[in-house]
Amino acid sequence: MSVRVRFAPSPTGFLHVGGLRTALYNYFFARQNNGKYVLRIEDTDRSRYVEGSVENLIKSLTWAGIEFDEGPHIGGEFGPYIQSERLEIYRYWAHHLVEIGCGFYAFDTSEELEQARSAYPHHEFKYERYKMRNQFTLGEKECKSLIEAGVPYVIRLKVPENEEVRFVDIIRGEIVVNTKEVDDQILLKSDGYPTYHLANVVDDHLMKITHIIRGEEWLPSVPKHILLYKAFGWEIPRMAHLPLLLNKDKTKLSKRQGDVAVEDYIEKGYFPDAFVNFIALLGWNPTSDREIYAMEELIEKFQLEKVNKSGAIFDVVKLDAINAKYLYSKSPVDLAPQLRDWLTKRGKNGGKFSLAYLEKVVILLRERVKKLPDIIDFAPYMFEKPNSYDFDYFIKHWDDKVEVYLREILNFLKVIEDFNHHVLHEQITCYLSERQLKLKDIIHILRLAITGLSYGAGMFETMEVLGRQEVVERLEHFLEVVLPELRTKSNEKF
RNA sequence: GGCCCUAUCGACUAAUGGUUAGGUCACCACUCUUUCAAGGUGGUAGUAGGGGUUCGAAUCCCCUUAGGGUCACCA
Repeated sequence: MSVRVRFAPSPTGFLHVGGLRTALYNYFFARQNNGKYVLRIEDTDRSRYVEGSVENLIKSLTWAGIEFDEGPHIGGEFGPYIQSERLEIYRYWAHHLVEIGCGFYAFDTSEELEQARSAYPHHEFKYERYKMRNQFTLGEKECKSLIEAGVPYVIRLKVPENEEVRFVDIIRGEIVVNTKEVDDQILLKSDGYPTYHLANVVDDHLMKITHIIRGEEWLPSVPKHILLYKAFGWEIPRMAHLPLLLNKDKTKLSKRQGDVAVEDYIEKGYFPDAFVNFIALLGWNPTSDREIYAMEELIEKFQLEKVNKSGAIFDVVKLDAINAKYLYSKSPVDLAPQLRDWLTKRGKNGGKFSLAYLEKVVILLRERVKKLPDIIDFAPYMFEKPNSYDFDYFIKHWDDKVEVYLREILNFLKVIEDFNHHVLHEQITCYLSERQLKLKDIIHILRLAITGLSYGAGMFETMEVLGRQEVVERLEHFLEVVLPELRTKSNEKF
């Protein structure tokens, strides 16, 4: 039988990074087995629905390079792929369950249930099938007339009294749970919508899903699903429950402790392939001697059985390190237009810089930052004249004699025949040695004059990329306007 | 609290009964150096604890401890 897997998010806003990993593992598994990958939207809770989130979800998934074979955006022979468009199907199967004696009608209101629950400490309440208002306590006739009178009802799963439900998880092995622990789960809500448990089982069966790969938070509800498959007489798909992604304190990854939406990471400037690489290695590893893998290789090497059982902490430091490696290995030619887009996105009018210039900027600064747009913050002087100057840096390196040298160097720069870093380095070093000086005697103030900062790429390389005219303008401005101000300020201070 | 899951350096992980317990990130030192990085070299650091089984246990079993998930007319 050919492999069919699905990713089934609910449209509550955005794609969670944990969701991305689940989507990724499903994708690896599908591709590797030449199977089909289905996107199904589980929107059976109308109150949590967020407008536009389906588009948002697909956008993030597409950014990550995940493609589907069937789904609401592309169709397929098992549609519709949005659960709210399949209500009749769930209603049919819910009622069928009652008919075959595995489900029952109940009329308790939310308030009544709430009250019953509050009488118990912790979560010890379990639905009392033979005490509350349902088809067993009311009788068939009363039950029927209530339904005909339009009284709202739900359909619950009739869980066997004392049976062992066992199943084999691909990652965790055999798991056994006694039905004593399983509640008479509501399957069809009073608004006519199914709960997750019903919709999920029905759809997985109807869509011929062979492998269910999802987060560990679903493990406790598997017995309910097994019971449903058995009641319907359906084949149970193979299951694999993935370990959770964790915060630093090892709790389930949550919004309070950092960004959990994939779009947050898109916005921060991580590369999709780097992000996918990082996420894929949280909970699984092809071999331990390498950590950079392209999508194709991840697909090829993925092994569901080798996925870890324990949760993995989402560590941004590691993500940054991986992204930095991608940044360094990507072609500057490809990166230049991306940098231009980031500049524009950050309000810097990227259009005014040539791609040739931006390419040089990338080469100059890529090994000093983690993410492409970080270049803008790290080296703002590559895109505009400095608007402030690091005073501490000035104090640390200023010497009155430097001004004379700087003026001479300025004149020198105006006429130097070849404005490239080799020549600049060589000639300036030569000039300095004639005066018994070292590079470090002037280079810091030169850096301050040109960049305003105490750090950055190699000074001569930076000057070459900025170009003669720009360098000369900055140096003149520094000597005529900025320097007097800095000296006054330092005199005041000491 | 019940049930279920889990447990290797700070983090991600490798080692599926026999290794001086390996790698990457982070950290530290040294080196390079015009700043900041990057690079190079080296280093600190781990099998939660206790019992078994075995010639031999990170690995198998049990207990303890710790952490997590879950217990909705949410998914």
